[in-house]
Amino acid sequence: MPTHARERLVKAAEDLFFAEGIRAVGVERLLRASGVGRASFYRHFASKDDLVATMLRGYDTQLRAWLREVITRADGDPLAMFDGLATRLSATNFRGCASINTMVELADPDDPTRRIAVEHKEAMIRELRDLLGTAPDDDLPEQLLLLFDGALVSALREHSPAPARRAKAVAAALLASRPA
Amino acid sequence: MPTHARERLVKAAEDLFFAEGIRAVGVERLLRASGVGRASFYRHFASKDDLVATMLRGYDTQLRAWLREVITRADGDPLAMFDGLATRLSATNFRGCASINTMVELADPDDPTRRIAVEHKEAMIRELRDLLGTAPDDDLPEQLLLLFDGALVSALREHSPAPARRAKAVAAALLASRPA
DNA sequence: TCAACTTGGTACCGATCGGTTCCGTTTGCC
DNA sequence: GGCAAACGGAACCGATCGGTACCAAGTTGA
Repeated sequence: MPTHARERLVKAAEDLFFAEGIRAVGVERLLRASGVGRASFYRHFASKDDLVATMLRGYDTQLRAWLREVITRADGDPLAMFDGLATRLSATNFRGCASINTMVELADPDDPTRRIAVEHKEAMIRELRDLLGTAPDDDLPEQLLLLFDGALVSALREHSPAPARRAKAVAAALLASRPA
Repeated sequence: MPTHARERLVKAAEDLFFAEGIRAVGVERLLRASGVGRASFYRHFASKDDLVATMLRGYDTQLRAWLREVITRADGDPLAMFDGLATRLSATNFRGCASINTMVELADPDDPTRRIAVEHKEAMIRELRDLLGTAPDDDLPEQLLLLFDGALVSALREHSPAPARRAKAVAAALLASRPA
């Protein structure tokens, strides 16, 4: 596979959009970073927005698989997600959450790209509910994701894994307060 | 007030930047929304970024006063901040947190405007520590702000005050788990 | 070897970006 | 009433935005 312009574009999109934001990165930057010609870009993607959507779908797939893996490996202990989060926050290129960033950057609620970001979070909640076997009327998955998102946003400011530790401590108190 | 171009610009900035994002709103939009002439804009502000910074400083002042007021009125009960948050989330024009949104949109850690957004959150933590009389080595203020930010981000997706209720329940479990 | 296809490079498009300059009018103050 | 300051409107600047068209070089399988 010598060329594969499409994959290189997606990779550059993941790096640049995540690092600097969607609106901050122009098509020109993507082309230079990926080494792809301008024409090839529009042969593979209908628009810049199409590339953003593709990147977000990949983010959704990867993060949901990560969540499943980290909780399953801990025999269903939801606290494990915060240990795994600490690792993610320690990445040198950490820049928050692609889904949250997109919801902030694309304000229009009807924007189909924003909708992908919203649906990712909803899917994460469903994933948690499934993994933990939570009752349908139990808010635990929403509360855990609230802690998860809170830690992500805090880390965006602190640039350290400390928020994951804090969120875990809060989650532990929450779980301990619930009837066995 | 027939003139007062500066105040009208700040007001328009609060509305538009908050509703659609900093990068999404051009100077032209600000001029039309405020009725201010282009030249007057640059008589009062050195740049668009200067207006953003001014708007953020106002947001910081307002939100810190709000936090003080809502907790003081509840005789120092930190849970009151989540009741107040529910009201804020119910605003029809709610679009998250100006500070978080700025940190997402302006990625460069050395950007002075981004720094204002970061310092706002740090000031909120100090405010909480002061209001609650928390010990310096106690993470409670950071944990409460993590819940606060988590609720703000969740509401950005749900467009309902429910996240504030959820964050309050988690905060109650956290406070109950602490030694009296 | 030769055709079918994909590639990167470049010139170009209209639109919009943030910012500067000039001009004529309106405003508040004495 | 007069004067200086503050004002709104518009023309204009270079740069960049997302997107299109065309071209030459390189890759592929038969």
